[in-house]
Amino acid sequence: MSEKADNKRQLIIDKATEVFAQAGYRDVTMKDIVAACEISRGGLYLYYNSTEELFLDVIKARDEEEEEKNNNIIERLRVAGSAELLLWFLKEQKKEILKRKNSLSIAEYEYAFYCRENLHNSTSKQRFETETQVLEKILVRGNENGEFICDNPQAMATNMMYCIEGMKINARTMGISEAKVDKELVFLMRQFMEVEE
Amino acid sequence: MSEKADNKRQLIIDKATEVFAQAGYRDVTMKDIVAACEISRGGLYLYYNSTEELFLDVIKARDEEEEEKNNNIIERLRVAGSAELLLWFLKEQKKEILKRKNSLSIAEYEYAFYCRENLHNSTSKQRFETETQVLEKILVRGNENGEFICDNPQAMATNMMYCIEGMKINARTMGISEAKVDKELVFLMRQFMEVEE
Amino acid sequence: MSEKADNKRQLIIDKATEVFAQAGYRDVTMKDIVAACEISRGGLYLYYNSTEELFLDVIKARDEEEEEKNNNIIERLRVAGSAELLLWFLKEQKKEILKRKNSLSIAEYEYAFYCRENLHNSTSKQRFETETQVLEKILVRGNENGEFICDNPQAMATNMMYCIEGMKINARTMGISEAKVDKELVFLMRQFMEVEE
Amino acid sequence: MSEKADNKRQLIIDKATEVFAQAGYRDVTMKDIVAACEISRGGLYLYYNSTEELFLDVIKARDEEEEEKNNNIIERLRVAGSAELLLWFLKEQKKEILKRKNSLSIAEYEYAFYCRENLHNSTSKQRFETETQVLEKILVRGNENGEFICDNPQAMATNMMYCIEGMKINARTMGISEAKVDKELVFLMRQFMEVEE
DNA sequence: AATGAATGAGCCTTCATTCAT
DNA sequence: TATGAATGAAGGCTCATTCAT
Repeated sequence: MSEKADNKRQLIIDKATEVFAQAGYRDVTMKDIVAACEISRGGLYLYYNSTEELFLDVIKARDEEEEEKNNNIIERLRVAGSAELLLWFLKEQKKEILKRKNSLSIAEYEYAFYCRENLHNSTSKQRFETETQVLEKILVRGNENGEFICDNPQAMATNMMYCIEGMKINARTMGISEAKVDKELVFLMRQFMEVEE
Repeated sequence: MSEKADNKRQLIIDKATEVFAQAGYRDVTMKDIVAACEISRGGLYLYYNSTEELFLDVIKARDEEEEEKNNNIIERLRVAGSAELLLWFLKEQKKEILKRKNSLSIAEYEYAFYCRENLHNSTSKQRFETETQVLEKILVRGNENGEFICDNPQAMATNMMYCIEGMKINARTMGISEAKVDKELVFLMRQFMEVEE
Repeated sequence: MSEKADNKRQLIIDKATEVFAQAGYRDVTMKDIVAACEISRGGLYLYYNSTEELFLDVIKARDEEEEEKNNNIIERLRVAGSAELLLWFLKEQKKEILKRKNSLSIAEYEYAFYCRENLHNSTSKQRFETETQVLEKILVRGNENGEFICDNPQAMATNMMYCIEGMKINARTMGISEAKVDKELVFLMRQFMEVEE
Repeated sequence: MSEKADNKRQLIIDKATEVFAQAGYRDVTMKDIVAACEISRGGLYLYYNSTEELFLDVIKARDEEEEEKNNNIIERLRVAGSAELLLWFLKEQKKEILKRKNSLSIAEYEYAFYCRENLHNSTSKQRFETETQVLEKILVRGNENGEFICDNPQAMATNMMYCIEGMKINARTMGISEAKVDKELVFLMRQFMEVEE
């Protein structure tokens, strides 16, 4: 029955997500997945023939969740204040920046390096661009209703996303304190709105 | 003989640098190093007991070069214009952002992920902070001599470095066009100086 | 229901025959059989517990067909000319020699090697001896009606069959041209009859 | 040192020859070879990357021995009687036919089937043709010195070799008694010389 | 009867590391 | 010092066979 197989597949994706979030991409072996899923070696191969195949499905599942989240934000733009939404957006980003364990980001970076000859397959690009657009929409809306003053929302959004990406990678390669993240986010916001310390 | 050993060690570092720059950290095996150095398997082990040990020396050598470069910039601050130096600094960063092959950066990221439990060993932190300080000095000097108008040079420098770091990692995980880098750098500079398109 | 089961069994044998004829014995897995029969893995096991068991049934079915064929020849000996029948017999052998694909012979050889400790199970022996006897009968009859001149039909038949067997195996291990087969068959026939080139 | 490596390689070939002679081609795993050579798994891979590679070297070594043997026969043709040499040749063939264990022939057949798409790589062809030529030379010489009476030595040699090949394969797939081999060899010889029972 | 998911034994291959020379 | 053959642990993968449904 296909439904049963789908359930199993979902179980594998869930468990594998934990494994990848905890151990990154390069260190994960089929054995690790098998142990996490409590299935047999051969059983796993019924669904996925390599960690790569499985990882891509893990990312796909994560992206689908993210998409929904982003759609929700845009939806809320109609009724909620831009500043409020911006704060929420940045709080989410901050969480992701500081969440060093249990995040797929390291695995994603590692996978990208692993495939560095084929960046067109990038699993990250879509996500980055979507988030940039969401942020831009918030800025545009804020401009319209006078909450923000921002000449070039697109450039501003891009700039902010690069900063955030920079903090994210730094958090994972050299560590970053929560205070520094806060300071930087305030710096960014001050460019187009008033922020009280 | 110590001198001879040092020469050998230097040769290994040089060849290994090429290997790591080309292949990253995770994919490099002792075999690759041995092949590049035209040395015997056992011979390499006389100097380094693992790729990790060797990689740390590679990074150390790279950092020493970088330090000299940075000292030069600070030296030149006394006589050269700040804008001129800033442009030179950013040009160097741009080069590094776009240089996807033959850069140790991917190896460094991969190594950081590999050691993610021990970020205090971070090979990257020192470099990031030093560069931030150099940039800050340039901004301070530019403020003093009226070339720039920048309230908070430290925050500005930090912000710029995060952006640059963000572009660097994006270049390696999803690709980035030269045009986008230029646009972003101009955006950054406009915050404290006049830039003609 | 027994009839239904027999039909299924026959279907499996037919499909498996194609698989073995195409791929030999050693390379065939249960998966291949299952795929060819469009049956479930477990379903196949209801009928056959191993490829070996199935293969033996395939051979049995093939042998039953062959037996009928041979009986037909002997039947025709009463009315047809010996030379004519001999030519037909050799033509069949030639076809088999040259038919490299879609012949069970490779599978049969492989199976024999696989069971080389138990040659008493030989699937091939019966077939070889029966064909030898058929050939001998043709020669005897030809002697009787003056078409052939052959001192020792039994030895002659055996000799011819060894030759044919030699060509068959050579065709499969090193290749043989049709011309060579023809030449050899003519050589054999000349020992007891007149053959025009 | 290359000499040492050559010795090792020779050791591996010797041991592997025994393994292939005993177990054929298809059943032999790297593990078997490793066990026979009393070396480590990784150690074997230093010399051979697959059973196939190793097998081809085993056959090559065997062929070199055979070539020497054949050259010796041709050498002896100048001084020895043809009948004597023929008897020796056939005795050797008889030995090979009956030697079911410790012969590479089954492995060779199995390998040929395994590579049945690429018969041009055949390891057997050269051997078969060389032996046919040797036999032909014996027949020609026997004709010249009046020991044999044989119209077409080439066709006769080919015919004999097919018979021998047929007996060889039959010996391995269905068994053959020594008496039958003797009877057949006598049958063959009677076609061009007098043979006492 | 029939299904096909699940199991686990077993083979293949690579690589860091050791060690006799 | 320097060599490179040798080791064996570890991961990848396949397949005959079983079993709950």
